[in-house]
Amino acid sequence: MDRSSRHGTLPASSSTARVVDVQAPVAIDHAYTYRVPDGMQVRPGEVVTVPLGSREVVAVVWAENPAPDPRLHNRLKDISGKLDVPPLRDEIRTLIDWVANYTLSPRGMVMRMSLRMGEHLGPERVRPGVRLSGEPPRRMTPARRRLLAILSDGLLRAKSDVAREAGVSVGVIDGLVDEGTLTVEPMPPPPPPPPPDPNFAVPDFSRSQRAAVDAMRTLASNGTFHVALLDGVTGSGKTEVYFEAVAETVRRGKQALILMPEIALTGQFRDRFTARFGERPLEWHSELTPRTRARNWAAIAAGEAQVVVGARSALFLPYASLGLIIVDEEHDQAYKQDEGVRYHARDMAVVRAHVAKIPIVLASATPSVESEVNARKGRYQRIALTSRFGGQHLPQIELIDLRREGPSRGRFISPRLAGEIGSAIERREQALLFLNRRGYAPLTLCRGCGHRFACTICDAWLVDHRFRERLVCHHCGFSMPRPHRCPHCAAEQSLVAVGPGVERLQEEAAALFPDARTMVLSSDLITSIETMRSELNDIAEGRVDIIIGTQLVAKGHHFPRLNLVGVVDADLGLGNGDPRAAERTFQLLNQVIGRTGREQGRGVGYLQTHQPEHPVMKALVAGDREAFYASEIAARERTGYPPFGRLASLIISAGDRPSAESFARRLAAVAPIDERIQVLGPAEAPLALIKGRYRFRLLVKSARGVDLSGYLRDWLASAPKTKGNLKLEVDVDPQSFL
DNA sequence: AGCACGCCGACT
DNA sequence: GTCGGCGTGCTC
Repeated sequence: MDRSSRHGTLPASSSTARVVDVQAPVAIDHAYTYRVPDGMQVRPGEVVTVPLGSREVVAVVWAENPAPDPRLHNRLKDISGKLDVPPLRDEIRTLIDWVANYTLSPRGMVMRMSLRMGEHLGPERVRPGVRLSGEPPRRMTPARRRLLAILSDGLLRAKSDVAREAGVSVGVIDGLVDEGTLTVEPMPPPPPPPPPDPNFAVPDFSRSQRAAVDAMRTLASNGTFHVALLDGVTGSGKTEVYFEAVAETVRRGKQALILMPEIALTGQFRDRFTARFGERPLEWHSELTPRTRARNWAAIAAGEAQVVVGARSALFLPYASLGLIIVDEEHDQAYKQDEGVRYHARDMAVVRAHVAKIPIVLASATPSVESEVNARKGRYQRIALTSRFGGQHLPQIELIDLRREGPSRGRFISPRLAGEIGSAIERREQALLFLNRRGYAPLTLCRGCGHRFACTICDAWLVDHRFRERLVCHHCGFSMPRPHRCPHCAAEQSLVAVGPGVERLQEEAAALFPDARTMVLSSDLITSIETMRSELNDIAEGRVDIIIGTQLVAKGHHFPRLNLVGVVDADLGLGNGDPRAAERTFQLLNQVIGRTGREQGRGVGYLQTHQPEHPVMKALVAGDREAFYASEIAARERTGYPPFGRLASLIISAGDRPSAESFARRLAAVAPIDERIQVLGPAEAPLALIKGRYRFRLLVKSARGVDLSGYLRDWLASAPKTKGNLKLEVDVDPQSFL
């Protein structure tokens, strides 16, 4: 029985026991070796539990190991058990290896994203059900009467459902069970939701959509690696067009994944999906309950989920037979994960499609410069939708030159914009005021002594949030009650709000239009995806006249009654030295203005700006996308920025400035020499102090086609070790330069 | 990532 | 005297 394998000292046992490499989901980037107990069948990809240090973790068998390191011979532990889930396929293990290598993240941390199934795998909890089975009770009460009326057909119903439906507590049910009137039986497990029906409601496509629809169906039915850029102006019916690729994939019995920026996973999308396919898609995002998460994970791994709609993390799920990936709003920066494993979900989606040999569709009205260049060079197939569905016109855009026709001091809505909003409301149309700034005012200052309220642990002003009655740091979350006197000179009534935020705009709009109903949409006022769904519904049904929103409103929502957008500060975000500033501003303003004129009338956008000559403003007014891309692409090519060169950033941070700076210098000093690569810096990061940490940055710039990850790996291998609270973070292909 | 182990400051 | 802070190193 006991073949002394547990002690591992007899040569016979250690040489005959089968041994495999197992990757644990921790910050380790190589597999550990474990023995396979007698009678256990495992192969690479199998999900197992293993002892690791003092705990048990879920891990994945990565490879056979015919020749384990002899130095480990008496330290090997046994695999504890196998999980009853399908093994991770070669496809996803290859993806995990690829992403770990590319982002310089420990492989275990990448793999962990695939194993996010929570602790609730196991069998479904049985719900108790009740059914009418005996004589009526001796004493009848109104509560009992309501309950029995519902159960009078003798069918089995979930206990909690009946109680809710009858408006009684479960105590009433228990009482009747004790009397023998009702019996308790386990509910049979709920049937899995029916799959989406690819033929449920195929829309009548317009002539201009037809070619794109055909291209979608063709690429989905070819089923080989192929990248298409679905380039369609807002309102052109992009979603319905790519649904045809999804439908074709479902017909072929394969799974389709639709990636979206998290915040765009709205009820509106769900409704459109249901209208097309008759069923809801399976969802994957950060707000799933643990139970739903586990259930959805299992359905995806078993291939029961045919269509998955998810935020970026859905890319790493272990699909049983993925046949298509759609990346909606592919230009959106929310696809970049900026902590932990720093990856760009759009780019890694292309990698996954390549590994899995399947088609991928990148969809956007304002493609990223990277994708645009790929389409121009023919690396991606461009599928264009150039006109709005249903003959709607694209919005007309006008500039309001704040230098000549700006509002009075302390006001932010120019007279011309106010006039236009007034007429829109009279016509019973909605207006949207867009300002990408949360809170009431970005700065509070004392008129007496000039004191400015700043965060003590970040390089930032405290933002006045009047709904919450607090001053808040947007970088670390620090907040304090709004003071009523200056802490520096003790003057009363001397504090003034400087600059606008959405809350202040609402105040101004309410003063200008006292009868209008206003609503602020801002991420800090939204507690969950569900509350946002209901607020968007209020807007769609016309219970709001003026919407005041941050960039939240730009993302994929459909406002049927909106015909006017006023961009309060179109220049915001242009002047911060970020190489992508122009691209972002162009995309954001285009998207926001694209919310208008979707159903009736012609949308109009007003851009309040101090720089009417800026190429972004000129391109927007002229409706000349080409001009924008042409100038931006030329600028990137000239400066060697992506996609014509590659970037990585190394952020060094520490609790004190000198140690961060000296480490950064020592790191730069040991950078390997390579004539294709430039190391710039160290320089103080644009936000030099965040959460009490001082930050320095090195920027690595290379030619296109250089193995930047390999270069960085070699460099870091020879770098001084980080000690104490000093931290070095590597970001390959950074999107943000803060 | 977790977790244990270790070495220095204030308290049931 | 110990509780506990986090800095350091390891997990087959």
